[in-house]
Amino acid sequence: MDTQTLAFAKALADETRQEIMGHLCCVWLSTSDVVAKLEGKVNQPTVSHHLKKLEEANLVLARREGKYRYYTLNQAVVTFCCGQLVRRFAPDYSAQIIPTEEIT
Amino acid sequence: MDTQTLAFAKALADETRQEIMGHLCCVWLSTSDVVAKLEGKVNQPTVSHHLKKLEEANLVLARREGKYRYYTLNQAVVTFCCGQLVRRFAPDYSAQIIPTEEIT
DNA sequence: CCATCGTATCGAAGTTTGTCGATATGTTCA
DNA sequence: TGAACATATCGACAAACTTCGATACGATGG
Repeated sequence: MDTQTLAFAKALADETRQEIMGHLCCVWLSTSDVVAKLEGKVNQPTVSHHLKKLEEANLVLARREGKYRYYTLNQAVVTFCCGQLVRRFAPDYSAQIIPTEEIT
Repeated sequence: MDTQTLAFAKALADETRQEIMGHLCCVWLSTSDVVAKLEGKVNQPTVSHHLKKLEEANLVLARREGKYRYYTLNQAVVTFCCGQLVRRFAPDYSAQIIPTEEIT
């Protein structure tokens, strides 16, 4: 059983987390930036909790800068896991969709 | 917020369900067939429960034949949802991976 | 060194979810 | 109609998860 795609799916299986992922797509945001983006939907400890889960699933990259901690979405892992899912659960479509070349 | 990809992720977020999906890939199996494939890992009511969840998430197709009910994995939905995920959460890779033509 | 600010962790409450045994529903066949 | 079989539903229980307030940790600047 592929443990990485299971972790990937579990990380995705929460609406707040998907919202956070959307905000972290293509940009680096600090924890408090994310809290602000969510506009009061959840509090800071909850955001930290979700960021930790995303980090454990390898779905975000993190970096410290002074007292801030910046996060961004790890698009390579998203791509890899989605590829795995298609190969396992949609092999009839796999050839149409997944490039044969390595993803860089 | 894309409600279908959230339902997709939630359906994937369980190991037993992923195992069932693997067994339903490319073949039609009855409920009891799936129970047998899982080799005592879970009981029949649990399998029925998971099949219902998969059906609600549109991840399986179902058909009745006599007293049996046959299920198979819906590869088109898997493909579509993975495509959505890549477009939303890996736009930098999206062009490399998702074909511009319609998926048939 | 101390106050401040951003972030992480802790403990608790409430909800959701997976699993089971028991049972109901539905289909076939004699 | 009734017995046998496949499947679905119900009720209960335990485990996992989300969320929160309170608090601890860590870095900065005076």
